[in-house]
Amino acid sequence: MSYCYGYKFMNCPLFSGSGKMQPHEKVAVLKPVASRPFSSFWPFPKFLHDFNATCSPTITFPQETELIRPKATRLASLPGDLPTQIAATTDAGSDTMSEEVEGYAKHHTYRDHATACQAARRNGERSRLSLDGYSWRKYGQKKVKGSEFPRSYYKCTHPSCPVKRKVETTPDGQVAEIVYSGEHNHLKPGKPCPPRKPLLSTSTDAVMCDTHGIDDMTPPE
DNA sequence: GCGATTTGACCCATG
DNA sequence: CCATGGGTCAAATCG
Repeated sequence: MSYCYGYKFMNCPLFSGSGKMQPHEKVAVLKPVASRPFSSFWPFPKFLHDFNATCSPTITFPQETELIRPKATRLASLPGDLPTQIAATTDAGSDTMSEEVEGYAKHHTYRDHATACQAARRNGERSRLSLDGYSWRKYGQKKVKGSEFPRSYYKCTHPSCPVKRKVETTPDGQVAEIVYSGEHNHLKPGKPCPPRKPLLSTSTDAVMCDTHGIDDMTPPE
């Protein structure tokens, strides 16, 4: 499975609709391309290794989505809880996040994930952090024309932080597309990033770190 | 009681 | 001006 990372701006096709973003806003796009192995429950362990290596803030688990369900019957075990478990692990300073994730991929089901997450919550671990290290609150979901998947809208929960992200997910919980907009005006709530690789590196890692536009992308005051 | 999520309604940009 | 569609709001609901 391959992903592409980078900036997209106001004139990109993704915003051919009624984009309310400011033209200067940078948009980071994380999108699976070409083949998408839907049959794989957890398709990108390497992705997570990359994350561990680069502390990329742009990664979100494919399970970071909500199930379509009746309004009155909330499910206790949701894939949407999964990233919080992983994030909690990261936030706790674990250096073995990837191993844990791969372990889950090999041996656990959605319900197992959610159960573990709930246990993590009970243990008082941070619950709203995504793999990108920031905390997000969902504020909307729409079925977008031209897209076969519903799009979810998230805001960074940090006070006064303008960053939003849109996540399109497949029915089986895979991420079809993630679009970040704006720049965080605060540091990640999780552990600090290790020293970044040079921006001009040919690897995607550098782009990934740069993509999200955190501290080192914020113009000096 | 609090905070997060859901989801229909609303706003607004675009053609 | 109107229709359409994307983005956001906010009440209801849940954990």
